[in-house]
Order: sequence, then C-alpha cells, then structure tokens
Amino acid sequence: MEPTQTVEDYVRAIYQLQEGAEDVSTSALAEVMKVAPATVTSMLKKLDQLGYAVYTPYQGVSLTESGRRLALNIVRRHRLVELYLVQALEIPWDRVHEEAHRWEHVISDEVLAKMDEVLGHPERDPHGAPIPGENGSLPATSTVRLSALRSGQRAVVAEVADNVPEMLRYIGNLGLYPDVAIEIIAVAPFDGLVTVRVGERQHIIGQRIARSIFVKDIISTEE
Amino acid sequence: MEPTQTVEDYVRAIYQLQEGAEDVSTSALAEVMKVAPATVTSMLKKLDQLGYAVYTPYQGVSLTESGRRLALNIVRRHRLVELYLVQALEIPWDRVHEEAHRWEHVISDEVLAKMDEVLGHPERDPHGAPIPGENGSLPATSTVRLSALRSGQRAVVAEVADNVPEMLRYIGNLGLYPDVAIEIIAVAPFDGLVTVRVGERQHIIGQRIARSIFVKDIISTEE
DNA sequence: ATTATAATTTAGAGTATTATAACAAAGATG
DNA sequence: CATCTTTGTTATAATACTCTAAATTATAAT
Ligand SMILES: [Mn+2]
Ligand SMILES: [Mn+2]
Ligand SMILES: [Mn+2]
Ligand SMILES: [Mn+2]
Repeated sequence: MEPTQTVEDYVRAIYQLQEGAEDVSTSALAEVMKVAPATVTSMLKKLDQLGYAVYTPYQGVSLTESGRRLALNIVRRHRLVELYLVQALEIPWDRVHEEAHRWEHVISDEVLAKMDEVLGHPERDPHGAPIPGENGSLPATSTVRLSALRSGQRAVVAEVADNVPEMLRYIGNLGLYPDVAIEIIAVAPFDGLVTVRVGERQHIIGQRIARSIFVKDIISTEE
Repeated sequence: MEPTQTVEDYVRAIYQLQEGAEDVSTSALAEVMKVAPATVTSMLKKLDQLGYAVYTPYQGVSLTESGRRLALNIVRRHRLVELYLVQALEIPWDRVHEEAHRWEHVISDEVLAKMDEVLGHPERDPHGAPIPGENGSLPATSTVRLSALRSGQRAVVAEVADNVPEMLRYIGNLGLYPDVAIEIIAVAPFDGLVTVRVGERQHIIGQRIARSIFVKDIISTEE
C-alpha cells in the first residue's frame, strides 16, 4: 500500500514536469530521474497500475487526482524540510536540496507537523517556492523572470531555481535572496547582460542567471 | 561501496546482540530483524563478503573491525537523532526510536555535525544510552539493574531500555528519567515488587519494569 | 551409539528496480 | 508519400532483499 521511495520520486518528477497540462514524455522523465528510458517505460506501467497516473504508450503520462495528491505531499515535505534545514540548522541554501530529497521519504507526519509549527506555518521554502498546504492547496504566485525586466524597472526577488547548487551559491553571493528589492540599471544588447542594483551594490549578470531568478512587484520608475 | 540501509541495520543488530564477546546466532538476528532465518543466512554470507563480519556456518557471526566501526557510526547517528527529536522538536521520548531508525540512514555528516553542535556535543541519548564519538569512542558506563537494589538503597537512574515504546511511556509517567534520584522503600518477597520513591511520589513496580531500568551512584543509607 | 529435537542452511521463487540490445512507432524531410 | 531520424517499447538480464519448504547439521536425551 505504502508507495515506495522510487514511486514517490517518479510521481513528484511527473508533477513538476507537467507544469501546465501537457503530457510528460518518457525521455524527459528519464533525464530528470537519471535512468534509462526503458526503465521509465516499465515504471510508467506500474504507476498506471497503482492508479497514480494515466499512461498511454507512445503518448506520455499524466497524473491522476491520487497521483497529484501524492506529488503535492512530497513537495510539501521537501520544501518544509529545506526551510527547516536552513532556518533551524543553518545549512547553506545551496546544500539543502539533496538532503531534503532523502528526508522527504522518511519523516513521519508527526515530526513534519512539529517542523511546520516551529517554522510558524511558512508559505515559502528558502528558494521562494510555495509550500503546499496539508490539503494540497498552493499559495498563488505571479512572477516574471528577471530576464524579462527592462532598464529602470524595480522589483522584488520572488523565487530562485534550486536545482543547480553552484548557481544557487553564486546567486546567494550576489545577495539575490527572496524578498530582496532590486533595480535594473541597464540591459546590454546582443548578449542581454543585465546590470542590477541590490542594495548599495551593482552586479552584472548573464542570461542564464537572469532566467533562473523570478521577480514580483514590478514598478517602472524613471523614463 | 556505500553500504545499503539493510546492511547497516544488520551490522548494527549484530553489534547490539554481541554484547560481550559471544558470536551472534542466526535465530537471534532473525528475531530482531523480523525476517525469516533463511534470509539471515544469505545476508550473513554477504556481510562476510563485504568484510563487515566473520561468518562460520552453524557457528554464528561476529563483526570485524570494519563492521564495528560501521555499527558504532550508525548507533551514533541513531542516538544523536533521538536526542535531537526530543530536545529540538519536543517529540515524546517513546516515539523517537522508529523515527531515528529511518533517519539514521539518510542524514549527511554535515547535518549530523550541526545537530551535534546544537545539542552541545552530548554524551547520552534521551534514554541514557551513551552516544559513540566520531572516532568510535564510547563513554564508559557502570550501571546496575534497578531490580538488583535492596531496600533502603538510594541511586540515580542512568538508562532505560528503549525498545518497547509502551513501556517507555509507562516509565516516563512514573518520572523515572535518566538523572532522577530514587530510593528503594521496599522489595516484596516472591514476586519481587519494588516500592520506589521518586521525588515526593512512591510507586510500586514489577520485575519486568525493574529489570528495564539501570541505575548508578548507589548509596546504602539506613539499616 | 542411536534417536529425537531444534537450529540452520540450501533450493527454488517472487518483488522491486535497474540496465542493454533489438524492434516499433511517430515525426520530419525532400 | 517513401525514407530517415528520433523517440519509445519489448525482451532479457542483473542486483538486492525477501519468502516457504525441504534437506542438513548440531545438540540433547535416551
Ligand atoms: Mn529542493
Ligand atoms: Mn527549494
Ligand atoms: Mn532507539
Ligand atoms: Mn535510545
């Protein structure tokens, strides 16, 4: 009855690839799960069997309601644990992802509830990602990539992609944490280098970084 | 290279059954691991292969130095986690064992070190059991079962067996935590019921309980 | 020394997860 | 539309862990 760790990871991966509505492809899953495509195929049959997903050969998969519930539960665990590690144990934000990926499968509901309480029922993880509620509700978010901003605009960092630790560390060094206010000083042509002001400091960042940072509360001041 | 969770659990089980020096039997292991004896036999061959144990068919197993190191490391993780759960997350002491048994396999050294630091490099887990050091050292202990005390003796609770949650809860309700001072008021004949004073309160406990509590600092006062 | 009992091991299988190699379907191209 | 390329699926197999039932060995009791 209890889903295995592996099943939990597949379901979460499907959920996170699903984004809008399109079906998820075998190869996309194979890539994020770091397994061979053939392995994914047999797992998809099992997920269909278990009722977590609907799988149509050669077409792709999508989660069922039951699968969505499971995925949201894992995501909740993952993000609460990440925040707990940063907040309570002072682990740097670029080193909590791997740890949370293991913890998310072994923490009891009782302990998770305690963490949630200690943290004051937070809405966002250390990278700004929304933490699903126990009922599966997701705090609404309306963000834009920093790369989409124009010169002169001000905004507040909302979320930072957390899958590449080195990038996280780099972004952290620039002071670009969630809730930090920024201002776009300039956007250079051709390579799109962005000059951004963070507090008193200015940094020039490339497109790769600019696309990994999401902002909110955009206000166009000058010009 | 990395030992699997199962291997870690077997090695720890052997370590804890080994006690003095005698070899551990297949059936004893099967019992604590809750698997069939045949399962143990095949696992013992593997542990021997991996260099964690020396296995002689029909004779039993004992750990190698490498196995002992691994076992002590798992025990350290287990006990640090138990204490962390009790201290930092206020989980009752009778519900941390199961949780720790899962966490002990997934916590990184970095996070474990942080827990150790937050707890102030403790020497004992919530049940009074010694926490092995990083080097494998064990704080020395010299305790006696409460059941061995005679009427009139005073002592201090040192350790409580932590494998039966219901018993732990019961013992906790009596106030018999590590470091609590007690006095033996009377020991009844035949069934060996012990009347023990804990602070202002007196309790009568049976042999099963009395044998599960270990005490130290014994002083014989009256008589 | 022989026999009964208990403990242990071997044989044969099953589940879960993964991989490689060979084949099949879908999509793109001219 | 016929072929080439990419993507996905089927065999088939390997590793890790577990089980039941049958055979074997050790131990205790005549
Ligand atoms: Mn993460
Ligand atoms: Mn995150
Ligand atoms: Mn324990
Ligand atoms: Mn303990």
